[in-house]
Amino acid sequence: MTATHSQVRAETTPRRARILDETLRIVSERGYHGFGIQELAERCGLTKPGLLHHFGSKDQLLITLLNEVDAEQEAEIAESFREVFDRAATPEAHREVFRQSVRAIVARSVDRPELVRLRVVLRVEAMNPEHPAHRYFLARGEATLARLAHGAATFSATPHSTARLILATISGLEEQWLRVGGAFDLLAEWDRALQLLLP
Amino acid sequence: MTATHSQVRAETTPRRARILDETLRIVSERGYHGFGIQELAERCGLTKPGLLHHFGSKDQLLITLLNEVDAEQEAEIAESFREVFDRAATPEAHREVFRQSVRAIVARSVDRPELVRLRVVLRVEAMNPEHPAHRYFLARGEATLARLAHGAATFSATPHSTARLILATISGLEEQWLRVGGAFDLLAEWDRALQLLLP
Amino acid sequence: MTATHSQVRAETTPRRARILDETLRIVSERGYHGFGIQELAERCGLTKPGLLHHFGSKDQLLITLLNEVDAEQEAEIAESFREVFDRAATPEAHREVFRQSVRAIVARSVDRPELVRLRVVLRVEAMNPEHPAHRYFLARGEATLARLAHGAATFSATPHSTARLILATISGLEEQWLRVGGAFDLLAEWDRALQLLLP
Amino acid sequence: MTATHSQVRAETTPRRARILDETLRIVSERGYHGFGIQELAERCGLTKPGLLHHFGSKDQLLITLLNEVDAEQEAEIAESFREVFDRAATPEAHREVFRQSVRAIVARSVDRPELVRLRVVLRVEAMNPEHPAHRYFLARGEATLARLAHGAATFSATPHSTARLILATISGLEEQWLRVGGAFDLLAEWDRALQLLLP
DNA sequence: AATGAATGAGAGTTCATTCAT
DNA sequence: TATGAATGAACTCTCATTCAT
Repeated sequence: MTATHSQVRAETTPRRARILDETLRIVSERGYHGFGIQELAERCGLTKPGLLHHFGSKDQLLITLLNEVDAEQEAEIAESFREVFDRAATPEAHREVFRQSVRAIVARSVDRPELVRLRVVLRVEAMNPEHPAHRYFLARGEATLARLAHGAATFSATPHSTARLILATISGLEEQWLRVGGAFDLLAEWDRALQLLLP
Repeated sequence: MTATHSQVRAETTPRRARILDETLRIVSERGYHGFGIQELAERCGLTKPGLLHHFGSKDQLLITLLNEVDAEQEAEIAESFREVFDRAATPEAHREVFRQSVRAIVARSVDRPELVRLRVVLRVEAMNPEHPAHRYFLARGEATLARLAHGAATFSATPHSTARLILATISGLEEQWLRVGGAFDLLAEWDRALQLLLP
Repeated sequence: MTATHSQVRAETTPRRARILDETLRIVSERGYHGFGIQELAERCGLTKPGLLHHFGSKDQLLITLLNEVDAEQEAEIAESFREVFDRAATPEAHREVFRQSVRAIVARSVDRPELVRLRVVLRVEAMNPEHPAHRYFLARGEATLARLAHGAATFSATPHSTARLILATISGLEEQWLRVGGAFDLLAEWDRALQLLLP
Repeated sequence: MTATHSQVRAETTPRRARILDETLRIVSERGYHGFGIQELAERCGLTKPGLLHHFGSKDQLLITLLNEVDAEQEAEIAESFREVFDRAATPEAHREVFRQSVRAIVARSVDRPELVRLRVVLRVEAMNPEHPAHRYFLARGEATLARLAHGAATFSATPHSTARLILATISGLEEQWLRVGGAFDLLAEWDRALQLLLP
């Protein structure tokens, strides 16, 4: 994966990309309620109306960002996840593939701490039903859980519970990892966890 | 544990207690940046300056709340934790006591979803270094980790990592549990997790 | 009626009275959509939030003004109207009393051009259903019409139509009178009109 | 009078006509200060600069609309007014012709409530000297008054006053008629008024 | 212990308009 | 003929806080 100058999807005008980039940064640092479009606009080198010209409103800017990030990341992951699965035959093979896939997710996080932070920060902030990203994360959480449960169905007697546990542990570790500024080896800890959760 | 009329410590005037109570509620719903002292004051039946008279500033109100919650809860847990430990002799006994203690923490959460929500919401929001509770949660996280690692030292070869993993899983499960509005049995899931994490 | 320093009701704090006074002035000049609370605040010698502190919102300010003006004026008129009526016995007497009462209304207008202008400007602007004073003027218009029709019931075969015609002529004359800056004698024109409308 | 697809003059490009049509609608609903060219542009299916390209500015758009409406309507009325007059000989005939002409004006209004609304709304809004249509309505008001006074000169001892009274009553009735959404028979009321005003 | 009054700063959003394309 | 981009100014309103009472 070659590092591009932009964290987010490139199929937009450079101005839009720049704005989305700065938005990703500032939202992941301070949350949706923690920043103003004034400051964001300044960081992008334009005025408030100039910024809103591209996205209409602060809310729209946020969900646009979320969708762009998804389009880049989620799809990518989901693909590699499903492809590999179809080649596995036995439950043991399935379990191994599952383990590798879920490890890949975390490995990817290590390379993109800002995306991790965006997700962690917004996911919690959006627990408030009035938050503009509330529905997004509710839907996304369910979808992710369902996909993981589906992947675990062949080798786990309680796939739903297994999926939930794995998701919980990943997000818990990621949160800790962010809080201490990456002071421990996230991937190593997750490997250790996997040995326990998927023996 | 006798149920009191207030979620928070009772050693204050009723007015203060009422304010702290409403603050707990509103902060756990919307985070620190997501609410205004205007609305909080209205919920408490007084005016903005009337409210600030008691706590000086919004920041001070928050850290006071945090300390009160700690004083009530944290101490309580820490006590029961330490007491039991001193009576265990062998590593196996330690592990069992450890397991029970850590289970008690989660059991307590089930009874107090609002406190859980307060912790989860603020812990993530406070990852921003400029957040008024940033230092609080940094220190608290380290302390909790250290205490758990200490408890696991007798039976685990990697007590620090074990503690981190347990903490991560608990917080991850709690977050999911809150997001879906308590739609699954948190304690049951945690029991299942414990069997894997501390076999 | 002695002229006071304020056009509006005096049962408020001087600050409030001052604000309502300036609001009356600016609204009657430019309508509700034609001014900003910024400029209004400056005219009152305070800041925007300082102004809103007293009335909550621009909408509330307007309807408060309307109610205050009503309380001062409407009631007053209505009283003198009803009193006189009870003393009239025959239809001819009724008609005469009616003529005098309706003349008094116009006479009052001559003394208070700003109130007239306020009413004329807002009444038309508020024809838009989304205008904050829409319901106010709809209700007021019906009430005034009903009251006049009631007053004309004893001597007119078509009291409703008579009332409508009188109201229309008054408001039409007032509007002309305002447009030309009081360049003709409103009361004289109205007297002439009365001779035709109520021979 | 054949019904055309457009309320306003047809000697322009269809785009211009469409814009003027929507402008007539939106201005008559909300007044000049009450609408934005943003929304107007959307209603016309083009962008803000696209709209301003045709008229230069919001002010220019308004006065253009006013002139187009005049060109279509005013002239038309004025013609029929003057023609008929020249054929009347005696004062009695004059009075009758005058009565019919002025009745025709109101009859025309009944067929075009939107034009009535435009006139009523703007005429009042434009009482403010800084309003872009201020001078237009000042001039127009005087011209209309003069024309009517001229028409009444042969049979009325106070033609100016008679003209003013008729104008006032018409505009007052029209305003009421608009406010209640055409809930009464405007022409019938005006016939009744005419019997009183021009016996 | 609590209030009403007021503030400077900033919130997000809309305003009419300009300019290069 | 129309657009996308951008702007300065203004919009209503909320922010946490201060101060005299």
